[in-house]
Amino acid sequence: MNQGFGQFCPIALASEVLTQRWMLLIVHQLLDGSSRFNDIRRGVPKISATLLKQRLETLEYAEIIEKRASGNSGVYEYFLTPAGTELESIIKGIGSWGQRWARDIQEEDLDPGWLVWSMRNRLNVEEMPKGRTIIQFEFTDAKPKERYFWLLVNEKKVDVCVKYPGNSPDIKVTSPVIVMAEVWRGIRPIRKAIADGAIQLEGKPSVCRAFPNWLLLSQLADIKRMR
Amino acid sequence: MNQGFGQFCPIALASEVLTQRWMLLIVHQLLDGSSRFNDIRRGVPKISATLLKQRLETLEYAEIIEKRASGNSGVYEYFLTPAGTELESIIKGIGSWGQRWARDIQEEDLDPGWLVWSMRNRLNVEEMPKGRTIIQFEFTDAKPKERYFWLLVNEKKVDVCVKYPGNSPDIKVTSPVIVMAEVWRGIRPIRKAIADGAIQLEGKPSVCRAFPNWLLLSQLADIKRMR
DNA sequence: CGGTATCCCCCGCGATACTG
DNA sequence: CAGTATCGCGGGGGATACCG
Repeated sequence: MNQGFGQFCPIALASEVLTQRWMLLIVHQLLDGSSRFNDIRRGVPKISATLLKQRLETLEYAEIIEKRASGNSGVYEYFLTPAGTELESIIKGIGSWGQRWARDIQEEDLDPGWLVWSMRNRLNVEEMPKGRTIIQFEFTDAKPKERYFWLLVNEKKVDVCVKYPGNSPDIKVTSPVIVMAEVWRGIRPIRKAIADGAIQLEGKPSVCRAFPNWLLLSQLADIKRMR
Repeated sequence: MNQGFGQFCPIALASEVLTQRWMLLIVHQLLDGSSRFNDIRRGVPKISATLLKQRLETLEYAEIIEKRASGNSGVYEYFLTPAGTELESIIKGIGSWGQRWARDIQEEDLDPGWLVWSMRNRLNVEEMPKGRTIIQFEFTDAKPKERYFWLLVNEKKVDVCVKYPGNSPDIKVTSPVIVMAEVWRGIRPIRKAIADGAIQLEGKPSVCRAFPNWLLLSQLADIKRMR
């Protein structure tokens, strides 16, 4: 059932693969630089491992990605083929369209883990202090297990922690998820949210002043929302 | 289940609507100028009426299309909103990608009715004789009910007939479906197919000579296939 | 022409547990 | 880390018949 639209229109043939559930999000992760199974998964946290594997196989069969052994320890990586790379403009187009016209964010979309993982790739490490910096996020309205996250920046490399990393943060950022989500999407200016008290910062004044410059926000944040 | 990917990434939000089964094909028909229910359906023949109505409602709710009464006799038309119009570049992109990289055509994709309906919109009426012209297609390997089609061109307007229109055709075009499909997609040059005998023409020599210029082929026919 | 109304099957997908 | 294995359900959607 899922396969085939009974016509040979190129849009239909492409849709067979591309419009399968989760497919665009997976390709997006690959375009964004993820290549390992669990990295892809962290960018698409609500997919099950089983289904992700299935989708990757479908993409491989469609020659959109290639699986390669990385080292010899059973570690694999997935890379886009030329056909896959050519999906970039389409995915970007859909992202832009979504930013402009898609429905508003609802409660059930607010996954704080995904938010923090997205920030990981868009941290302005050049502007950050040399040596190690720890940013703590506290989402006041999240479930206990999704309440705290830490971004560890070290030598321009960024890691996400879901457990207290053992060293006290340089800055603590506290807000409801929706506020950081809207900031991330470019709908809400971060400095205003801080001034409002919607986002609370705790740390050395110099660090708190610098913090808004550390977040580069979503790549789509500059695109004007139309609805 | 079908709704929601549990994240507020604009790609995910857009996907909720756009990657539903049939959705891109429906929007494509609207972009192509269809506005009435049964016209859309002829461009997406394998969808059921029930499902098409559901999809149109979803598109309306997402503010991608608008339904308007046409006249007052229970005739309705569907039009793209600005949000819908902005999908054009995405759909075109997917079409181009499909032409370049999607899988090859299989038996089950070969719907002759869809092929003829597609030709209707891409007939070079400027190059055709004044007055009425009737083109008959015979697909030698099609089921009895899908064996014959006629394109009636009159004063630069084109109609599709599935029954003998009562007047003898100016030209009869006979071939297997796959041959016309490949010609339509730009994979196979029409003049070569005629010279080979894969397509057989019957009619006045002057009409047979002119015929290859009448078909404009798919809009994507010029895009180079890569696999 | 432009839909409704049902009926029902099947399989996509989520959930959970387990493994080399 | 990168998957497998299994199970069960929900509902998407195909088929068919009917309607104003």
